Amino acid sequence: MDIQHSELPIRVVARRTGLSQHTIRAWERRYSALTPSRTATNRRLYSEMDISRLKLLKQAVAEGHSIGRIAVLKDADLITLFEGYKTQDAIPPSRNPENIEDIIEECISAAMHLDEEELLRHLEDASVMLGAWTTLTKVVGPLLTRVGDLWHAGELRPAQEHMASEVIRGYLLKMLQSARPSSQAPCIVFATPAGQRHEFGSLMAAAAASIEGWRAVYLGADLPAVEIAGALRNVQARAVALSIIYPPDDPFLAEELVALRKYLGPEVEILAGGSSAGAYAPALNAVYAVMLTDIDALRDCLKRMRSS
Amino acid sequence: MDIQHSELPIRVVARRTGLSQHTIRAWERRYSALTPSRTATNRRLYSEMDISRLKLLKQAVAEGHSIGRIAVLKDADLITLFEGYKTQDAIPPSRNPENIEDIIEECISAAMHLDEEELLRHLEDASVMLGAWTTLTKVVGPLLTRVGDLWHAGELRPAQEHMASEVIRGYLLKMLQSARPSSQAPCIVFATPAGQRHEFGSLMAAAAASIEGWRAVYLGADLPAVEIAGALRNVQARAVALSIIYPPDDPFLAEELVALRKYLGPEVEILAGGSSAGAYAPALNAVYAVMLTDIDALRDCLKRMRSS
DNA sequence: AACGTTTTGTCTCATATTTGTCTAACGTTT
DNA sequence: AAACGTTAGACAAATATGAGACAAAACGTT
Repeated sequence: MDIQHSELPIRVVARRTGLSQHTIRAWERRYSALTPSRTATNRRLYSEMDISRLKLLKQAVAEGHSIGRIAVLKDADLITLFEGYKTQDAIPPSRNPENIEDIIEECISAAMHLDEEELLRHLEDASVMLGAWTTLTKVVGPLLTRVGDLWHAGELRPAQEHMASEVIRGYLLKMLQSARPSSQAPCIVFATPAGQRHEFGSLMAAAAASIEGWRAVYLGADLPAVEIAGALRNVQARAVALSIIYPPDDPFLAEELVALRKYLGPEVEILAGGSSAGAYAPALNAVYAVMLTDIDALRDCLKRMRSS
Repeated sequence: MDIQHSELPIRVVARRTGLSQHTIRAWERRYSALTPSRTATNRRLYSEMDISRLKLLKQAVAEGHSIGRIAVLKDADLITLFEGYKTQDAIPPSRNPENIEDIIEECISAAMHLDEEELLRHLEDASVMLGAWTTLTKVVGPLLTRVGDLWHAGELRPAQEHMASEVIRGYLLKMLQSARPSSQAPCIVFATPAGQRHEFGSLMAAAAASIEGWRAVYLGADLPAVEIAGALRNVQARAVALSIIYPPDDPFLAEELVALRKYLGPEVEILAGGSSAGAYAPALNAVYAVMLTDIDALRDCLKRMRSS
């Protein structure tokens, strides 16, 4: 097994460990926490083992150990800090998919094998290689679509679809929760109106907004207008984004929209996206909602709102 | 056993014991209650034993003993202080129950304010202070119950309940996904049978298993028996844990269980937990399922299976 | 009851260490 | 040229330390 292949630059390591490059270098410089190999031109190259060591160190620090004391410990000793379980883990095999299509196929393949770990790793690798935004729009979105298609076609078993959904949901929630909006970041609420149950569009949009530096409050699915409006007041949000997936002919949705606008007043922007949003264009126009065709439109809209 | 490694700074000790740093230092200075080791730069380093001694002292003080008198006692003598009082209850009170109540209330308050960040912070603080297992069983579980109660009582708006659920779900998924099971860790599948929709019990159980060092495959809710069985074969799991929350009189569930046992063969353990599991006791017995009353029972069961 | 004394948790202050982050100047890669 | 990585050094925030002070409570004596 060639471990050589999986030697990674510091940028990747920072993404995958959640530590800053500064911190990683400081730990090396000050405590000799690890000694990555170097290229001929003196750049650091980290192995998978280095990465898992850094993750261990990070976890130990999170539990209150001081980095200066534990940096000298061997991996095995670090593991014993966490009460003994979790023995050495094998180096995950890492293939390197060339393009985005391949990444998605790798993810599908991981889902087929019910391998949560591998699926998650592909997603994280993607966000290293492509950045958060591209991963979200070009990988996670298409992946969800593809999973749905395969499921409907019967090529993906329900168990596989469920498991993939949960991993992706976890990935998106982590994205959302690890965002650190600055205190004066504008706030936007994401919700799905009453009667609407498909949450992923909304969750992806929320992740997108948090990438864009907004404070995104994600409320999930199936909420009546009163509730959404109450939440907006509560967090003093400047906008609300609704996800409208199906059905295209919900008679109550128009009423809900009117109610929402009434509760919110004219100041707050209502954004609407999702595959069925188009079907409600008249109702949306009636409440001065902005229709978003895709997630890039959301980004533009957020940028515009922010600069105004 | 090199416990010397797991020596913690005073900040952590203060959080875990609930004593202030001032107090801890005063007890050392005035009564030599304990003598933590020091770093080369004179900072205190406390061992786990020191921490439990401090907890004992705190408990003794809470029961009316004066610190100046008991500080000189050895740990063993401290324990005997409580034996006259309540033989059974001697240890549990040291786990500062009022503290945990407070944490939960803080979480509820964060949910009320729709402050995702704060809620997550409290959960993460808790897992530092209490460890993963205690956080799961004593904080997350009760918190979910409490959120449900408040919601039913109308004291928590649906939006607040939704948001809290999503944050907790993210926390649990992260717990699940950041676990690093060793390659030879046994595997267990978590699922909720067809017709059952409440997922949190199952998700918590999965998190618990991953804390215990198992490879936990979480499939989510509402899966038919064929699917669950297929997944088990796919990942070569040794056991499956089903969450049965409601309703207590689903006529199809018994059939599902029989089908599941048929698909799985006799080798695989079927575990069943959840508030309504008791209602299906006959059906569960018929398929040789193990009934788990709570999450501690799950832990015991996992340990037993692992050692066999 | 009134009083001094002791006990005990808390607080402040000056000082020192630890640690994450940042900058500047320079080299490498694309 | 722009993006990325490197070292060295600087900086600030968080964290600890010891000494001392203070006040409330507990206790003992009158």
